[in-house]
Amino acid sequence: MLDLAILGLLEERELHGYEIRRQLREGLGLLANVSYGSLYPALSRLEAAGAVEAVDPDDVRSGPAPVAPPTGSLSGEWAVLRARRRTGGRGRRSKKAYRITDHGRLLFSELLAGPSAPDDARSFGLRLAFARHLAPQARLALLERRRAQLVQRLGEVRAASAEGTLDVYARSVVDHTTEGVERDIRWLDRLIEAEQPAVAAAAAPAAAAPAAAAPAGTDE
Amino acid sequence: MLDLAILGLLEERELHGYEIRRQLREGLGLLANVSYGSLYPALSRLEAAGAVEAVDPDDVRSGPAPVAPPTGSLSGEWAVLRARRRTGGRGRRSKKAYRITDHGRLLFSELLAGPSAPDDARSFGLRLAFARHLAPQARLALLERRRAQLVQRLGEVRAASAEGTLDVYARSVVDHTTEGVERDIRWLDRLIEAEQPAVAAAAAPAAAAPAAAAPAGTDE
DNA sequence: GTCATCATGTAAGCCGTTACATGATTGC
DNA sequence: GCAATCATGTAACGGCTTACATGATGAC
Repeated sequence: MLDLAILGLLEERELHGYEIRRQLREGLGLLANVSYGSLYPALSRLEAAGAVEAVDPDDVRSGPAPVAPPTGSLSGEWAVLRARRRTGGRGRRSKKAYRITDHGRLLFSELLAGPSAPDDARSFGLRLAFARHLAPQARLALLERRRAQLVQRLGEVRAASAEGTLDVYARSVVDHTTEGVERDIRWLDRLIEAEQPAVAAAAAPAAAAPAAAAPAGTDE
Repeated sequence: MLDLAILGLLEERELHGYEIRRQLREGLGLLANVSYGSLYPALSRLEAAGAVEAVDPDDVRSGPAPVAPPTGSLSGEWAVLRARRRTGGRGRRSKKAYRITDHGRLLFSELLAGPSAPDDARSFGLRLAFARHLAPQARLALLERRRAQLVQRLGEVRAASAEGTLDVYARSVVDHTTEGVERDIRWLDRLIEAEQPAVAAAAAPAAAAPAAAAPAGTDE
């Protein structure tokens, strides 16, 4: 889930770890409080997997990959890093910005479209926040999958509510939860409805489009 | 959190692991999907800590603790268990019911009153569901602590919303989240208001109580 | 020169999961 | 007897947290 968030943010622009955390806590409220203890290892993992690459934060927008060839040895990499810092006299920060790679973009779209934990609202919220990177049908599928989950959950929580042996407090919790789920479903219904034009446009690309829908093309 | 849920359920009545899971998934919708892989170890831990004790599920309501003295050896315990199963001819199930102990009740109230993860809605929901076991002031404190958290979160998410650089989908997520938090705060306000009589009654026990409040006494 | 902040990282641990293994009870 | 369900457990692992350690930069 963190990987998804990181890649999503890096789709926008290059960032270093510290800023990624800022974006996460301030940009969208979701996934606030990600700790460095999970963020930096995640970045390392993604870099090792070739999904992101470190770029020099000072001359951003240089060539595709001016990095030194990997030595394979950890201490070697360390030395390279320290050397790079020292080179250039001054101006070098300790910052280490990351840029997403083509492979990273592929990974991102897989994560975005892939199955989410059935339980987690955050996971869905995150995907939806990046939904502009999805094709219209995939977006619709995401929304409807979530809706189905919520409907099922509503059934369960309603059954619980019917049990009857709850005191005031437990009842209040159950009722509030139920209403929350219903509210979420209504929200999804609105979103699903709003998707219809885009899906229709994608289905009939040659037909005369009434221009009511935003272009929402193939998205990259 | 699991410990809290288990102890809370065992405050009601003796249960074995399998049924605890049922209660969790059906009773209150919260904490559904707890897996056995965490449930049984949790029960073992609680038993080792003396918070719960195993009772014979067939003759429930026997003496306080008719268990055999512990041998200290694991395989020994195993043998005892198997022997117990075999004894009595038939009727012995493989079930292993648990009963909460005095120490367990103490632990429960500590967990219930203690600090919760600042983030987690589930943690709060669980506590509130068991709030009848709290003294009126503690209950109020729980509600107001949660309210303060939500107010803070609302501020953060509002700030995020004001940023402005969000596309339709991210915006929808942020707005929906914001409304959800506002809704939660209103809910808490209602609950807090509903607590006033009980707190007043607890504060002035000798005064003429107008009987509008439920007894909600010192609760054990 | 020192303090706050920015910035990166490691280590240990918590809390839960999935997958697996096993056995008892009940209905047919 | 055999299958479905009830019931208990173990092993391996995943993801994230807290706490700690370190260093660079900029303001005063």
